[in-house]
Amino acid sequence: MGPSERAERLQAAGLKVTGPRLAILDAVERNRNHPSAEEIHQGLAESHPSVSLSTVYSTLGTFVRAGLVRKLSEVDGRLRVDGTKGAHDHAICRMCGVIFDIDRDVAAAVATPTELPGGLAVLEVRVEYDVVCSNCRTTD
Amino acid sequence: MGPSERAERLQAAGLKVTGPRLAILDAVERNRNHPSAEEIHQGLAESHPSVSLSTVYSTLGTFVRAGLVRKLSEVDGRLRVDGTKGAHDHAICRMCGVIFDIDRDVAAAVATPTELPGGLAVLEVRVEYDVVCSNCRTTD
DNA sequence: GTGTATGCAAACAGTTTGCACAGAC
DNA sequence: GTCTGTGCAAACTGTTTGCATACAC
Repeated sequence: MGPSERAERLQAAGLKVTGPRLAILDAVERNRNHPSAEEIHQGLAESHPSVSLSTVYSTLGTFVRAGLVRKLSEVDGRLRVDGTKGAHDHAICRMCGVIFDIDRDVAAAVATPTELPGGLAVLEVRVEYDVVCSNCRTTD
Repeated sequence: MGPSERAERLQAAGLKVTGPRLAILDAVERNRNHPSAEEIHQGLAESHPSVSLSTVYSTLGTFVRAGLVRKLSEVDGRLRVDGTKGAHDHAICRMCGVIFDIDRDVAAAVATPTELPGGLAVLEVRVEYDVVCSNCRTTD
């Protein structure tokens, strides 16, 4: 994905195109490991050392609101972000905390109702798997 | 549920029976609203004013480790706890943040695999629904 | 009597906020 | 030129930790 394409996507979302925003969007989409704000900030340290952590936070908030990235609330309570497009679920290793993407078709037959008892209108269904990954199982 | 029954359950879990533990277990199981540590602490303010917030935290950790209560990681990043027995899922209202219990049988056909691609051994499957509750929908 | 649980206060981590400056449009 | 985005520092919230005392067993 070229940088100009990213700029267009920012504009399409009604956002101003700035250096920090391009860099953060790039970092989020390139990092498949559901990075935290701190991890994104550190990842930018060499290429864009002047981008501050608070800019990372506010920009991530902007991106989430604009629908450019997904916010994960799982595990350790830290803000974690997912730049992967398309519906998929997450498996979290209870030992090491690593988060794996799980293709929903592969794993579970999840019926996605549009309404739940009590008049709850369903916007989205999230499925999370608590797992032990192969690495943690063997090094047990 | 009588207090002596709670004491027995603590003993069965290998835990010492103390006043704070009985009070906190009572508060968690009586409060159907997935209380946070702070909410539990405030709920104890009249009946057990001497129980400190750090005791609530450490006791909740003990209970979670002993399997007496479930820990929820959803929403606002705060520790939230669920004393309801039996497998069930959660719906979180995106507007007001209230968490609803959802009987799994009612809502979704979730196949629960014991293993996922990549050698992930599944311990537990959690389903979360992002919803808008009827209250927030009408007062829109 | 021994060992764990408790309470208090201080430390800590992650996130948010206020404000002055810089940059996109 | 205007209005929003940015960087810095300080504030804030929720949680954890260290240590001396109290209590369950």
